[in-house]
Amino acid sequence: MRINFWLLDINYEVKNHEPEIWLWGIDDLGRRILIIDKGFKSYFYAALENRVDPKEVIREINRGAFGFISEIEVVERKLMGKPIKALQIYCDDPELIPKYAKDIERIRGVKACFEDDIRYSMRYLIDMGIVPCGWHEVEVEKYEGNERWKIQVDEVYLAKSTPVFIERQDIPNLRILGFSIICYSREGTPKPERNPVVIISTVTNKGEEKQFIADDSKDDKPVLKAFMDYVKSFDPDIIVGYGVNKQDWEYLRERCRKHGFTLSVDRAMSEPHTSVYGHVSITGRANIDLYDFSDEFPEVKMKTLENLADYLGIMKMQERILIEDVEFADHWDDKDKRENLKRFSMDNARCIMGVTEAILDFAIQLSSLVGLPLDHIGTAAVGFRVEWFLIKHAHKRGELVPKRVEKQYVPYAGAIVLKPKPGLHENIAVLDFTAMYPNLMIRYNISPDTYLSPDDPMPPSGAYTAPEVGHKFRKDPPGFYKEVLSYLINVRDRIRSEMKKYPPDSLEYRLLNARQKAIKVITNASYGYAGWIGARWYIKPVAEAVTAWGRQTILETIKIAKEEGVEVIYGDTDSIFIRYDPEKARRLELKIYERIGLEIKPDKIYKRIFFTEAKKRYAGLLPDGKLDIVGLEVIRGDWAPIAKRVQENVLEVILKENSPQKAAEHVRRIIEDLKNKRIPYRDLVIWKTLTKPIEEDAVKAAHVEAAKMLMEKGWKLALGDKVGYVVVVGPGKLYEKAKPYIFASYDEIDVEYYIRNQVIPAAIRVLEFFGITEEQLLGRTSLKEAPTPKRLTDFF
DNA sequence: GCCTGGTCTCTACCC
DNA sequence: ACGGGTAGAGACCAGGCG
Repeated sequence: MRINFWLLDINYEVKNHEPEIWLWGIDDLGRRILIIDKGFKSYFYAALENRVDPKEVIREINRGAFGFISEIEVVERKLMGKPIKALQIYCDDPELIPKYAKDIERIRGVKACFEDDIRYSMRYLIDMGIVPCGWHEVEVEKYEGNERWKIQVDEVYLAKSTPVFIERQDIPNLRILGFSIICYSREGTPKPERNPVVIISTVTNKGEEKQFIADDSKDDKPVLKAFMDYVKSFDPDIIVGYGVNKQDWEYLRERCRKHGFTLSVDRAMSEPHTSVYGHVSITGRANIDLYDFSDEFPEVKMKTLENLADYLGIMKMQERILIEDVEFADHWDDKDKRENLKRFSMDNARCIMGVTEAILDFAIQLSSLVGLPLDHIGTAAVGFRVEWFLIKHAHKRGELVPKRVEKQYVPYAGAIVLKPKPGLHENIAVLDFTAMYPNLMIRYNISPDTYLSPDDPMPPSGAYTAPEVGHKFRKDPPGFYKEVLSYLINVRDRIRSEMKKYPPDSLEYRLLNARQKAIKVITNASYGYAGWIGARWYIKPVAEAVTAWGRQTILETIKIAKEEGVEVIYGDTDSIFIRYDPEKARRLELKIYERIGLEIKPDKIYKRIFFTEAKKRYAGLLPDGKLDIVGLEVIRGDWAPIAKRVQENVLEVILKENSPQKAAEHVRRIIEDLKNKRIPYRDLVIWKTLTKPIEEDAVKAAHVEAAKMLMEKGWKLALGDKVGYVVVVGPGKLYEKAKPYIFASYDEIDVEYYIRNQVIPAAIRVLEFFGITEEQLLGRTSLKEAPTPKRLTDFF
């Protein structure tokens, strides 16, 4: 019988050296199914030396101890664009491949082995053209194996044909379960060997909310059991949480083990287990950790669930009762406060479902575009997402996947940033090259397989030579990157015009929008990938040539602007900020396109914009009255909120009302409030990331000292965690005055520090350009005696 | 012993 | 575990100062 199914999850098993692919999916009728495919044979390549008789090598292999090699074929492939003869060696047991490859590499006549490091399940997806989160058609028969009983699906099938991808955009009606846990600990970070899980809150996308709560004894055995039963009965396709890959799943698993049973929440009677890229795999379902997608929202500095939910408009901070980790135990022990804790936990689960709605479409599209299963796609770093996308395409064009080899890091020159003209400017437009680096790669055919090393002969069709660095790239045929990037850019353009046919709130629009976003992410990451030392296709001259052509492009652009009589105020990498004159700008765009062959387009237009003397820091007023603040303290996560707020207000008053006096008065008021301790405590907390193992720092730093204090009290901190501290009164260096904010009290606060090192620097950064002095902000000098602006005399 | 200026370290940003 | 370019705070250190 033939069925259609949407692929949710994939895993494989090897029994007695016989592999089975398990495809977990949802069919046309909405039934949850498992399709077992026993027909796929894995393989790897042995690239041969020139002038070697393949038969000789095959004979040698056959003489060796490679019992599970079933077939060897002589094939023509390419390696970095160069034709190569290779043996395609099929192996019954995929798990023996790495070992076989290592041994065969030692045989004379074999240059190197390739693709022995591709996992069996990925090999299957790529070779069969199967797409995670995509629809497929397959011939099947019912499977009657005796392990059938322990698999929680509506039907188990045996594949009688290769599944074939079908172009179909719809997504089945998925069951999604979100959950959030609260653990009880009085000794810092909860540890599963001693601290119970007192609350588990769940929400489904069908609107059902539940809580599993321990009684006063805090025994979590019934909590865990009830949660497991509930998961089984709801039978979700997708399970979501926040931070679950690194915390919750392991915690739950350990608690269950402690009670003498296994955490069973999957569709095949196995425990959740950590797998590739650190994702936790729950067989038959897609486990998604929303935290893995928090990087998609760079505006959110502190990647907490409540911040993300607030930013996305799911649940505003004001609507929430926020309870810190340190307070959990106190809240639990107090019967009245416990209600708040329950509410807090429930809200967490609701936020999780809200965030899921915001990112799931994107995750699904990214998964199907890249080819990594839905539960891997989030945990895979950007470089690996690009790489899997490339691997998929390499297979299509007969290009062998290079091995990952360790290379030496040698830095290279990047982009050009212009010095801004400081001060206020009116009516400034930003012209941006669209996808500059990807388009340069297309334009000059920059790619690992088109690169001509200095001793390569010049091909008949000629080569492009990069400015400054002199790297050469053959003009023909189109390179790997050019092909892939042209495809991505074309598809995205098509999708974006298709989107116009639908209303923005329609299902179709949402889907297409998520698709084009996924394409954009991969396209934009391609240059970074090319320059990444860990990339399989890393060739330094490729990345170096891209930036060299980028520099030439922007310099040429500035030259053309000058010729056209357009004043350039600033520019960074692929943009120029110009005094706006619609006609001149239009002419400029055309001329740039004619001369350079790349498209530049107006992006933002500022009614007014302010630059300091520093690069990468400015603030502009947009036509809709919104402020666009770039690089300044306002948008940095490592300044006290009070300083950020003051600076934001200063910028707003300056840009909207052009009144330095008024801005300064506000700063003075805030300083007064600080002195009188009228500023909320939370606005004084400074957050910084731990980027090195504690004790390894070359210099003492405030946040590291605060981290040490936290750890002494039992709080576990990992690399990449943010530490919140306040500065308290006392002698010595700053790092001697820093204290974790959860341990300090308001009366200890060093108000003077916040005035001198937070509020004033943030405010004066802007106000000094308008003749305001520190003395004036401190109230020592009257605001009326405004001296001439120090820095601007040169320009006005 | 203390101030000063220069350098280094660390973090977070821009594109 | 995607790139380089950049700002700014604070730690650290050498040299000058008598």
